[in-house]
Amino acid sequence: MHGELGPGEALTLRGIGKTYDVSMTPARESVRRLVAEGALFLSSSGRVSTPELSNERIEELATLRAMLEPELATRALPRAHFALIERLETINNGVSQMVARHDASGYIRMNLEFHRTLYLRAQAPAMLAMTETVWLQLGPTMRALYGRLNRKEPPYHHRLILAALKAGDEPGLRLAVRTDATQGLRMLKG
Amino acid sequence: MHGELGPGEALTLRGIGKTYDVSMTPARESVRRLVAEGALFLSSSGRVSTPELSNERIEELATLRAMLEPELATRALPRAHFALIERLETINNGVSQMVARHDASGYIRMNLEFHRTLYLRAQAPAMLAMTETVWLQLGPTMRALYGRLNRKEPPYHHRLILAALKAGDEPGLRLAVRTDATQGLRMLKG
DNA sequence: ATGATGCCTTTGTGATCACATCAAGCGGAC
DNA sequence: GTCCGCTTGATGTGATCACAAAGGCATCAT
Repeated sequence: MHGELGPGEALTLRGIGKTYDVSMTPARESVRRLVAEGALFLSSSGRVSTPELSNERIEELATLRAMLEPELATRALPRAHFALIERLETINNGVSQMVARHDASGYIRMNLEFHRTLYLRAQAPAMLAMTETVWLQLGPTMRALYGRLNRKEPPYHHRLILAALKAGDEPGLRLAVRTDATQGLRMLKG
Repeated sequence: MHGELGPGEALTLRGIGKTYDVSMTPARESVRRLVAEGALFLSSSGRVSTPELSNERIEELATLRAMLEPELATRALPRAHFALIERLETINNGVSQMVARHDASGYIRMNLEFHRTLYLRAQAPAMLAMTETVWLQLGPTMRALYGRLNRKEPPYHHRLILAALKAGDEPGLRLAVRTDATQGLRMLKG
């Protein structure tokens, strides 16, 4: 999810087991779970690797983010008090730090933590789980994206989200969230 | 998914293995996958059972269906030629038969096949997979629902969907799909 | 130099086992 | 009669093993 692995990287059960000092059995269970969630690709011969997403697949996942995340933000809006907004601003500073030190994986992690912190207020665990599944599928691809364009600007859309939260502006919030979720992926196409 | 198991039914790895004549290992992998997809509930002690969904959870899943399925239908609409509509009508007759013979599980199966056949035309595998994950989570609950109210009328909203498909009416299609997906679940609340 | 072919290492699969833990049922005490 | 505690059977977990298949590499022929 955090882009620690790039697209198309191969994994072996014995290798995973050795990394985490367990036997093949728990490694297999974890891998099968991640395959079920679409986070890993299982070849016909049983080999596992991180997925290499086609442009069509990326577009689909971007659409899913564009559908799910504004809904979560809307549900979180009436519960977003000052303490939460303050926490989001703190996380947002963390995002800026990661941008400054060119830490792609850290950037993704902080960026998703920003979104998750907001969405947790929506009190919608099934919807949040589904959203995180999408993030999981996009992890390796997002690494490739943010590694390619080494952005220097701090997150602009996050400020729009925070402003809309403070103003209680639901349409503005939905638009800001939707744009933030899809802007990066759009650059990956083509 | 098809409601062959009711909510809260317990399963054991050894029992599953015996049923399908395999050892515990494949049974465990399957169970873990279904748990990852939310189709089965894993207690803190490791026991597995079908989930008993709270009203809040049902509302969430209904909202997810209401967001995902109209989008899939919209994407399928331009590709929905006569042969597809004919096939949908055939499936719809099957739904009516299941209603007539009071076969709850068969009704759910045919109903979902109707939707899946349409959505396959959307050429959106990730979105369809996510939708089927929602169906999977709702399976046992839908059994309880359709078992409770023994409906006699054939599927009304399906006819609306077919009419909208024939007319190329996108707004009508979206509304019909959304209504069909959420109508049953709404009765379960309270 | 390039392509095919054969072997060998690596890898996933399913089964089985020992062990810790949990749940339910039985029995006894008040 | 009811409630508590213990015991026993059942269950999940993680490890290991035998096996089959797949992939990679070296060798050889053209």
